[in-house]
Amino acid sequence: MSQLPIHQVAEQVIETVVRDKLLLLSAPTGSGKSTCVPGILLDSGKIDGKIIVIQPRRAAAKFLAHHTAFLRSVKLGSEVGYSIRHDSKVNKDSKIIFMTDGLFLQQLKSNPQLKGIGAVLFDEFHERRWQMDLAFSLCRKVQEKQSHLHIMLMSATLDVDKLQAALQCPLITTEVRNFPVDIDYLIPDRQKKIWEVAANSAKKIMQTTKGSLLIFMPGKYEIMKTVNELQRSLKVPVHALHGQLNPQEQDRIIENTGQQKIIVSTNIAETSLTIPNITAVIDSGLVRQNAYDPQRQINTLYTKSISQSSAEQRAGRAGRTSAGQCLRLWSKSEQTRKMQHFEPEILRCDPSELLLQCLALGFSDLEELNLIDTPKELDQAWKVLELLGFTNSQGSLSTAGIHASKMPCSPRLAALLYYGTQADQMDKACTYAALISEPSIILNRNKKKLTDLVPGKELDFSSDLDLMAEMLFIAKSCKFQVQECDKYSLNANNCRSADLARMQFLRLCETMPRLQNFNDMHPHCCLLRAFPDYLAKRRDSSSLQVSLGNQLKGEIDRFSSQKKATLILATSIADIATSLGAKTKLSQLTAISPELLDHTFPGELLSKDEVIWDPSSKSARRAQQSCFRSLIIEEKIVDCEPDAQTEQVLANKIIDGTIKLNKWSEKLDDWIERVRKCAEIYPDKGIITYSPQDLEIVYMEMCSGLTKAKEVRDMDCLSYLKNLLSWDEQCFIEDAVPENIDIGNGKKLRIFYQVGKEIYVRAFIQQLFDLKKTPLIGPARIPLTFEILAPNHRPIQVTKNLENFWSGLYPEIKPALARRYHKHQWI
DNA sequence: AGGGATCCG
Repeated sequence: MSQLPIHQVAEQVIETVVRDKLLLLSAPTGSGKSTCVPGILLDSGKIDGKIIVIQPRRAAAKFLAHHTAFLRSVKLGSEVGYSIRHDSKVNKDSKIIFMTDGLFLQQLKSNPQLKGIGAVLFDEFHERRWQMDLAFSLCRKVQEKQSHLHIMLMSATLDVDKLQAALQCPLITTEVRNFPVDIDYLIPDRQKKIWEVAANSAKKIMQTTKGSLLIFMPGKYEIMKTVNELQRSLKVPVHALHGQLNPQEQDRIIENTGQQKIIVSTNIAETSLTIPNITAVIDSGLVRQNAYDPQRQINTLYTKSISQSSAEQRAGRAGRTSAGQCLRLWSKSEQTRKMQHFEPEILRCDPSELLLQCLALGFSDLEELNLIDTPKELDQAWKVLELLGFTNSQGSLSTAGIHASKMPCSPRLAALLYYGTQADQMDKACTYAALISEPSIILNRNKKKLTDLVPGKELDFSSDLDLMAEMLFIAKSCKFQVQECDKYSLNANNCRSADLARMQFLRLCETMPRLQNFNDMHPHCCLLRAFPDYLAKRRDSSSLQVSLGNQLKGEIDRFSSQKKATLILATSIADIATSLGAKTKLSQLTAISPELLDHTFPGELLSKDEVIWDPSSKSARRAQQSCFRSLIIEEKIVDCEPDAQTEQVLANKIIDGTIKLNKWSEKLDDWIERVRKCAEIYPDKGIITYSPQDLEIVYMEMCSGLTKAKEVRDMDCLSYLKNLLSWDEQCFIEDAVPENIDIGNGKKLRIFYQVGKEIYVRAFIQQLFDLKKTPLIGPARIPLTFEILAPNHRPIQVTKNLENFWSGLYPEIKPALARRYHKHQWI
């Protein structure tokens, strides 16, 4: 391949980027954009200063630097270099520097005008990581003042339309694709699991395809299932590939042995890793992705459908070395419904780190930065910074915030480092921060409890982190040798990176000024200061259930060493979406005593004493609570004397239906309707209407002197209802809206009252023979409405005028009625 | 029963 596709547009790229200073370059994988464009720019001689190529991943930055140096026949670290965390190969004359986005952001803070830099190339910009978006916006700010800076946004799957619209800049596209890939769709049988479908298809594909097969699955679990299915029925070597494997293990799996194989992988093979000799891809169409819940400040891991551009990338993996095929486990119609691109990462993640960095850069209003996408709901991010003591009343960074913002980690871990340093707990704080920020140092956690891993069980650890710190020490003392680490179930690589982070944190903390004098008695205090809202209380001793503040619930890690503690601080909380709904999981646990909590946050451990409804005894009882902010730490429920509070609690339970009143009858409802009707007819009398507020007063009076539901249940409700009215009012009501009407010969009829309707009675015609005139009700002399029924209960007439009825309609219909109901008496 | 892959003087 002498002429890469990118070389065909080289002239155009140089011309455009020199003229417009900003260029979108959309070029497919394998076009050579990452390795060739920097050199093309350098060789043009039109860029004044270093060319920085920003990468989202360290491994990619390092690899591309190597490859670029090789292509240009220079020694790595001279003209071409790289700079990533813990590792760099550059000198002052380096012209092309590959760098990770995080590191570039850090350097921007000390070189805000980008002196000496002529071009910044953002690779894999489509991922829309917040670090890249922020760095890009800052570069644009630099361009406003200085004209020498050139910016390029590069990717295979740029959301071109949106970016071009937002940025108003030129776009260059190289359309070539390496080799054609045939795409088929298969709608999975609903009865079958996705791994069964994938494995069945794999068997067929392996009979025809020449090279290796790559299967995309969302996670480790599905990968394991797929591998099992395949190994049962195929002789071809099958490998699982995911990010938790060591780089060495990953390399061994990827390595081209010249032999056919099947690799079942997570999304890691979509962009991060390139596997040679893939001629077929099976795509489950699924990916696991985090979504941040700003209200609870918790990440949730979802299994989602991939985007169209993601599907295209995955399929493209089959066409790198020859023509290939791709089987998509979804329908063609679903393909058209899929979203074109994923939502930008900057909108999916916890924005508190972005906010902290913006504040450190002097932007308190994110609007000023003109970010392509600005995260919504920043209120919670402000609250996190406030919680950590990083902001002051003017909405800018406090001293603590300024120092914390320089730490290469999340705001919470920066708080851990800052407060740890201030409290003379630097060493422990750095170790904790390293263990929390880096991937788990423990290997194969599937079956073993954390306590069983560390030798010397007599040691009493009150924190998983202390236990892990001890294991990290063991790993270090055996120089991170894989075989030795294996014996302790330790991941040597992760131990090494945790140790590197630890040492970096130590170096940074040593230069941090001591400004505050905390007298923290224990290293766990600084954990509390960094994660005060991650404190949880066990709900019982037998289950893993815990309560967090703000009424949240969760479940602690069953492999934790801290399963006996009642008060627990978690330094990792995440929601896991399951088929049964989301579960909040707490891990990396530390036991916290109330004394330690009180010592760390003096005066915040408050006693509360209030009357509550106790469902188990069905009574109002007194809850004596000890609370830390919104978390109940201790709760004792005791019997109590009746008072105004018990009345209120019981009344509320009557209102919500928990306590049923046995003597609440139809008669009571009738009484209430009569009183309401009376209030309607005589509004100037000021009679109550038994509004919800009136009823609440009735209930409270009923509950006076009581605490138990069973005492309340059999209360004589009617007398309490009546007692809300004065004696005079009661007499007036009896007269104004009588319960019954006398219809002669000592017989009575019930009167029905309804607010907004006529007052009426319902009667058989025979009952009314003695009633010649319409009775008038109460002082207002309201005529009664009669619903007159035939013997068969069917209404004959509804009237307010009985006289008219007897003289008018009755004589007309009487003969017919008398014939039909001849056994009845007729007058 | 079930935890992706990343980054930071």
